[in-house]
Amino acid sequence: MTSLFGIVDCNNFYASCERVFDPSLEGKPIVVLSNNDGCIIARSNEAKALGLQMGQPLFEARELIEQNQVQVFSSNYELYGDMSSRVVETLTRFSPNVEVYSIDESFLDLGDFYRTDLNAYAREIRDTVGQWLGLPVAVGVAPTKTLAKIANRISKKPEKADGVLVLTDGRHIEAALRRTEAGDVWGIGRRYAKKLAGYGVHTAWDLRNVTDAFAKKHLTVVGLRTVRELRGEACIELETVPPAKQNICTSRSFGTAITEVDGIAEALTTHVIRCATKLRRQKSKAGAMTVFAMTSRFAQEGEVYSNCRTVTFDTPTDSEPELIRHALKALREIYRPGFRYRKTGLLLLDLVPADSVQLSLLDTVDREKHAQLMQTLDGLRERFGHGTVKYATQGTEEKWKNKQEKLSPCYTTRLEDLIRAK
DNA sequence: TCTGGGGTCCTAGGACCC
DNA sequence: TCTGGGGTCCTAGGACCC
Repeated sequence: MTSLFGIVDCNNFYASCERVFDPSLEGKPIVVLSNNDGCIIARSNEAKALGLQMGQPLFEARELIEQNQVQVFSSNYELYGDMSSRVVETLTRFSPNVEVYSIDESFLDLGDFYRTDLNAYAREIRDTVGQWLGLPVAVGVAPTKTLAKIANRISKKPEKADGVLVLTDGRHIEAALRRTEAGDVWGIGRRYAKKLAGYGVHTAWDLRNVTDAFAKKHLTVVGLRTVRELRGEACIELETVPPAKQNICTSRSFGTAITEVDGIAEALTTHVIRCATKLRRQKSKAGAMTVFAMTSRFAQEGEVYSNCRTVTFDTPTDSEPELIRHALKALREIYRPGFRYRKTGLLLLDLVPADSVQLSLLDTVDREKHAQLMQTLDGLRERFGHGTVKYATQGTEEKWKNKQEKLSPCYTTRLEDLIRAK
């Protein structure tokens, strides 16, 4: 049986989301900034054409932005997340099996659709999302996920630009691989691209034609899978149920530098709560935690400091009071006065299913009581919002908070932000 | 002065055991 | 000059993705 995959990818997703609710932005250059309004992380086509780069620091791009009246937005994940789930909802009408790959990309299993007019079907997907949500998408279809990604990529090229490409014919696949650089193949990053170039492997077609032994030696078994996928052999399956995460991490840069341990503790406490909430949502408990704090990577020599501490728990836990206590203790151990801290955060590790936790006889924590408290807090936050209930160590000033000076309204998730029609 | 955040998988090498 | 051999577990580091 031959496999067939579709990938649907929202073009310039964050920028396009901003545009949906403000049509006056149509045709104008837009950029969306990273968490701390630090870097450019999304650009409309017009912004790309101006030469604004992905990951470029805002201060570097300021002149170009002002000269061209580029519209600038802080990232609004509440809005993008909600728009993303609406896209996925729409896609489930086109295939019974959808894998949500990232906030703006989904794979579709089209295994049973070989007999239909695939081009027409792909166009219908594109047009439906466009009509229902106002978001431009590109659709690639091919026998493997890696080839589908290539089809998707080419479908967005200016000379094609209609956002649909089906690659099922061998000659079309060869032509597509010949015009794709090896470094643009899904799974081949900058390091591997450079390494491959040293061996004369420049295009996806070259890569398709290396021996298995070469692929395994230089790119590990992961790269070998990529090579096989380029040959049309499906090695990467559709994952319709996301596997439980093995680590959960929450960290943020501060809006301004912090020197005192208490200020860092306020931020860390808030991160612990976010992280523990994610943990409980996937019904896991953590057996260990790593806490870290650091100055800017770009600080002058002698002013750079970064440290972490890992704590192992006797009994895996998802309780906030317990996690906060451990986190703050670890923070005080790694804190060194005299540095300008820019970032703190934590990782929860050794995750196990919540219902499989072995209780220890020597346990001093009343786990039943903690579980009830967490359930109550989760319920309150769900109904009234994240900041409803706070711990004392979170403080009230939130001096560490991100800059988010250009935040757009949460059009789809907050009643008070609902768009108004005149 | 200003520089994102959150993940995965694989491999090599050391520690330890019999 | 020779200096056992093989297995397991853990960790750090390197690669990748969005």
